Amino acid sequence: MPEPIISTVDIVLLIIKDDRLCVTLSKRDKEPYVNQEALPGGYIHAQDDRDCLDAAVRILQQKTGLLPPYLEQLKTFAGAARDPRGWSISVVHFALVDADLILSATNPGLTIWPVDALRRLPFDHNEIIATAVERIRNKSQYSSLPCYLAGETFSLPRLQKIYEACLGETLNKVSFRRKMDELGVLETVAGQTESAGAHRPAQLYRLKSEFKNQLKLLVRGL
Amino acid sequence: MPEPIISTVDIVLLIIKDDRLCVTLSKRDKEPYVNQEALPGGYIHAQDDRDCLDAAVRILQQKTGLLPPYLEQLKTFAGAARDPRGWSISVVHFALVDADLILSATNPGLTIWPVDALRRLPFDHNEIIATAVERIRNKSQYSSLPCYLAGETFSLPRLQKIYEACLGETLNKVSFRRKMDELGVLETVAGQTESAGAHRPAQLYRLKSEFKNQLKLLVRGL
DNA sequence: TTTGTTAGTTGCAACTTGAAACTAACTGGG
DNA sequence: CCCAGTTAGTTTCAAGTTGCAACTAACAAA
Repeated sequence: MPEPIISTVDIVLLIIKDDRLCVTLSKRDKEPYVNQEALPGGYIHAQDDRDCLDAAVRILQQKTGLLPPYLEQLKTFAGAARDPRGWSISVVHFALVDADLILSATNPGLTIWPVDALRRLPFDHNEIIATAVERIRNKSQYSSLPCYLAGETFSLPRLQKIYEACLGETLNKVSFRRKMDELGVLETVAGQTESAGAHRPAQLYRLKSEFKNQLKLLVRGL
Repeated sequence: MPEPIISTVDIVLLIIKDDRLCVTLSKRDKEPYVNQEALPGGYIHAQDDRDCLDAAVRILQQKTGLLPPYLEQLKTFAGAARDPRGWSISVVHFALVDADLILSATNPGLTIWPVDALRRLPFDHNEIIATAVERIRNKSQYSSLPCYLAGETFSLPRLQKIYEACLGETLNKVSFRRKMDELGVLETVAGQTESAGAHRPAQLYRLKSEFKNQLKLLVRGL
């Protein structure tokens, strides 16, 4: 028989800070775990559509003021052990955003932590973040996903650092550039370069507009 | 403010029949769409744990009598348009099983349809099945996933047909065998061969026991 | 024993990859 | 003004991977 259930949405908001993959946490304003830092989340409303993507956008807007350039459903977590109040269900999403957008926005109570040096968090949020990181790692191997962590324009050396932070390993410069060329999601920003010191400046790139909201995959397969 | 919600689980049960990827539907015993064929589904109970995997196992058992060798959460579908009764949420799973298990089980009211020639189904079930097929296709490119469609023992030519049905394209025989070797999830069944006519019989293989419940990935990456 | 059919292997040319060594473009100090 | 230091970007090439064609292997049936 059906039992009515309180359903929530949580969001793993990921950014790159100091060349490391980081998660953004917000201070809880309600019990349980009030004032502790946890994944931003909230209740699902009956008007939320698009498989809870609407709810995720609304909650992210509320808690961070951001409209992320990339948002994807991650997995639904449910069970009796995850919340001290009893059985619960949460449709978890992950969002990618340029770190500068967070730092420049007015974000009281938001904090940023490297995903590989996280302390014990409330609920099953450590497990959720681990799942999100696994997904990012996986997709970073063969898609343009990490581009959404890079902001409007960026150099290839910077993008390579971002890929490396996502994958947790260093990449070959030549191979990386070949693959990016093959993916075909980038275009040069005419005449623009990134000068940052006493050395050759780097060419700036941006995502082609047709890929602004769509991942490009590059699968080698069997 | 929280609103209590009726939550369900639906299951996309996939098999290979006549070298084609097929979905198993069951006749609905309740309104709406009573007596129409749709994905097997049911309500989530408060004792269901493991992120609704328990619910999926229970419902699959009820509707098909099967305990599938592979079961994975696919995606959560939610919104106002998917059910005539109003806003609803469903945590959808997909299961892979050897076709023989379905045909041999006593399964009143179960029917099997090729995923690429499906008529209009109730709710958003066409969209759900399309999402499942996309996921299978994706994972078949670089993992041992299709092995779960093959039963206990199988020949490499048969497994190749299964991969081809999942991917929707033919594969090179030598490359396929090299990749399977590289994946390392198979072992020969000593002395056993599959004879099926006037020709050389094929060596039989099975999944190594350590991979019975775990996908092996083979990613070439950037 | 020959023929047809499917299983499984070998050889090879074309392509992909990764490391090292190269050239390019800038700043700042002598 | 030029040289050293630093990072950007390209070239070269050897090693590895892939996909096709042609091969050999094992069976049944005629």
